[in-house]
Amino acid sequence: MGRQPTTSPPVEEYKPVLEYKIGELASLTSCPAETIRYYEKQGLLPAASRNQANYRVYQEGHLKRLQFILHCRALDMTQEEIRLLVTLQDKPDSPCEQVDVLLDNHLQHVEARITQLQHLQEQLRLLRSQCDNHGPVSRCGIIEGLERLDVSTDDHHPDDTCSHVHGSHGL
Amino acid sequence: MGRQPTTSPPVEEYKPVLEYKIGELASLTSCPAETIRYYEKQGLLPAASRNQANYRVYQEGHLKRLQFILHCRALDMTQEEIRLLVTLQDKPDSPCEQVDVLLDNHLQHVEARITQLQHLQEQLRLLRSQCDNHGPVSRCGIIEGLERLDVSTDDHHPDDTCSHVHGSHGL
DNA sequence: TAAAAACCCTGTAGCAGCTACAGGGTCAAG
DNA sequence: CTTGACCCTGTAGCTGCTACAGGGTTTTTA
Repeated sequence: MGRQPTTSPPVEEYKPVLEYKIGELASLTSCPAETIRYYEKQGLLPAASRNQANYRVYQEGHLKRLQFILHCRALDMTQEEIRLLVTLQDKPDSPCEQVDVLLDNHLQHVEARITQLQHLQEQLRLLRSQCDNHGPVSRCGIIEGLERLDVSTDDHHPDDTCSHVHGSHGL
Repeated sequence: MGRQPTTSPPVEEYKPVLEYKIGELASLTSCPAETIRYYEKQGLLPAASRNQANYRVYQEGHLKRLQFILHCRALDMTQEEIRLLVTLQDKPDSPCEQVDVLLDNHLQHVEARITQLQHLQEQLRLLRSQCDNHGPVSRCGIIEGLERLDVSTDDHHPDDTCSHVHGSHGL
């Protein structure tokens, strides 16, 4: 990469500003370049400056911010939640109460989703036990069960205000 | 509804074919009419016949099929999975092995998602404990934690072939 | 009997959180 | 001086709906 001499580094690098092109940032973070651009467009990542070829140029601050975002995503936060967090991060003097509230809410979402999925799991296991795998579909207890099923969702389907946590699909 | 006389029903109703308009089906199933049309377009629900006003006309079979679909959705199955199930349902003589396999796979998806969410839950709780809610953001352990976080996703992020179960957001 | 409300139709756009092009420009190596 | 690896913008696609817009029909009400 670059034109760094393999021997005898400069006597004094008086400005070791690390800069990355988008592909470098991508491989440093394992986040696809397209997603990085997408985060910029969504306002999660501040817009990078450009070099004369109109390529995005990133510094350490962008790297840290991107890692922050990826950590939040790994914890399943929405872009909305992340947006609030990075805004707060940029206002170091504001009280951290909002951060705490956000985290508490998010934890509740996750807990609600776990409960709901456990309920599904139970129902699916019950349904699964209705078939012994040896007959035709016409005598399959699973199909029959799906026709008659009484899904008691109400106690486990959290209402809109309470959960934004995904179903069982997608990563 | 209709012009049914309140007294003295017809001596012999020799064809009590129950038919529904989309709105009736919708309220019978608590499934919005738009979603019913959508399922038809996706091929989950067979296309209804039409009356002279071009309104969809549904019979009992449609009602049952729709309930089947809704039960599957309540169990968090994808349209892809449901499509397979209804196809099999329409072939009563085929072996039910595919049904069983589908259900086993789906159960695995759900289990994998539960495990992953429990892992998230733990991390979120740990993170939450880093802040006592009394200082400015600059001393907030949560923000700090999100900057440094090492999310050990690998053991809990099921790979693409294994899970299609959603994150913690959305219903 | 006519006007108003309630229902139905098709088609399109939007939601989240990306991913995957198409159709270009830039740059370093052989 | 051409090849290939990068970069750019912009748009369309994914899932499972939901919400219109802009029409037509039917039912109810005055």
